Amino acid sequence: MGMLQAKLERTSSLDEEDRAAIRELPYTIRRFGAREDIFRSGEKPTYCCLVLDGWVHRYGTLGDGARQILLLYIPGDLPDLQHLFLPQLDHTLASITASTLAFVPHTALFGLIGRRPRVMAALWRDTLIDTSMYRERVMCLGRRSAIGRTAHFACEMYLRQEVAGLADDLRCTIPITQGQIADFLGITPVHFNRSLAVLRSRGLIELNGRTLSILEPRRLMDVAEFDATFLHLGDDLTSLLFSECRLPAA
Amino acid sequence: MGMLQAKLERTSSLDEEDRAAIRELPYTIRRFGAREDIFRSGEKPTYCCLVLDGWVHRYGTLGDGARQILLLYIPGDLPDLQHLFLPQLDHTLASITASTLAFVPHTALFGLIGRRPRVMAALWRDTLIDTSMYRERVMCLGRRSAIGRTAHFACEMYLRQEVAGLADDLRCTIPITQGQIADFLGITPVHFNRSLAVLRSRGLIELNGRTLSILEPRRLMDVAEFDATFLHLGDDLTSLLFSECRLPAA
DNA sequence: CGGTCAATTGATCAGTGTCAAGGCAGGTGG
DNA sequence: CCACCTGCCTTGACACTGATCAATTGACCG
Repeated sequence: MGMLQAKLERTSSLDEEDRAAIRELPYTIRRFGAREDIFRSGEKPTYCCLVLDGWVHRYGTLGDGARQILLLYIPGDLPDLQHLFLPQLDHTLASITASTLAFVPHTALFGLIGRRPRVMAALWRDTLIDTSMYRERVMCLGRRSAIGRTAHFACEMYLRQEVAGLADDLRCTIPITQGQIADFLGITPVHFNRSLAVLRSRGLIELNGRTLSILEPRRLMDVAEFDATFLHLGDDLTSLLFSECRLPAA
Repeated sequence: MGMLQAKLERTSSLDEEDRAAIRELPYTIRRFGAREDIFRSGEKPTYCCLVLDGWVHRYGTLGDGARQILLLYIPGDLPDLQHLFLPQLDHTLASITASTLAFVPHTALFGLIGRRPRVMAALWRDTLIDTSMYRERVMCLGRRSAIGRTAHFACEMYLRQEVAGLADDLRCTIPITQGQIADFLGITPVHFNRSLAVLRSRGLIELNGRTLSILEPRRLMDVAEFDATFLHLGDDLTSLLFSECRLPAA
């Protein structure tokens, strides 16, 4: 559970006892293949999971079969923490790539929440950052063009992975297909591919196989109208990691 | 604060001491005209507000001036409860119609959360229902057509108001302009008007002035692919109030 | 009685979806 | 080691949803 501690400390502050209590949480490890359901819509799980490895997603489907990926989760994320207090899943949680997850019983988390107010705040806060990410999805889907969404996706997934220590140097892994990305962005695979081609031809990004390279971060962020505050990383991180540090001046 | 107690008891259970503690919360009443900002993006409020009267919304804007309403709040809702643990607003909270709000200091809520675990759970749960509503927004904006969004809007706003005791008999008030609804649905006002015309011509709904009438609930819900579980009202309410009770059999 | 804002309708245009075909890469079996 | 297969990516042609621009009507209000 060191990963959980690290995750929470990225956005909240804990003391030594909090850390110890988190590290002592009981858990079970389970591995999933690609595209396996973890919890299905309507279930009432009694465990929360932590992504240790792989990408996980929550998705919904409409009658005509249209799929919408609601949120993508990368290692360190807690995809179903909310079901501590919202028992019934309203959508399905599934792996995208082969994944490893740690399952922590709700009972243990309730105990922790009762005993350690700071941990309660950190966990609550984590669920609220999730909410904030949904708000950003709404902005994307409601008002951004396909090209804007594509650029925003590149910024977001790179930054999230960099913060999690999984990426560096404006390069990262996007271990999912273009069709899945399109399901996330609310467009068709064909159109995603074309939007990508535009950004590529403008020299902003490159996506080869499963690796994404950001070639022109400043201009990419402009196209995306990317503002990282929705990740609530704290003022320091946000500006340092991405916008200021290694970017050519605007 | 009786309204807060009632709101929380719609989705969570409380005991008598919980209720008393909620009713004793300190608060200040403030009135707003139409379209006044309550908290602006970037602010760090020290009060949470409860909508007593009027409609309130949270919205974002992109560079080209495109507005997206993220969520609409009706009397009884807690639009900024999340800022207890997510200090910085990432969007603006504003009234739509003239509104009356009660402001409760964060300090009082922290005290309540520390002393009354059941109230903590109820409040946390309320923020999670917000999240669930955002997920439904994502499904709407990502995969529903303009007509589907329009139908979904009618179902959602009627049901929420009925549950809050503000509507009945398949008729309710929608006290906002078509332009504002369009900003919520991620389409243009002209196109919303046309979608509305389609639903009207099919005899599903009527929108005259500020009153919405649902003429064919069953068929409207089909068009909307409306599933109320995202409101997490508890099994009883959801099915009773809207789908079963007074609807002609499918 | 005019003025302003919202609702409505028409005409045209742009962005995105759909259908279809071809190419490329990685995996599997002979 | 090669041949095939299967997904995925890419590109083209065309259709359609929703956006834009513009004008008219209607309601409320000073």
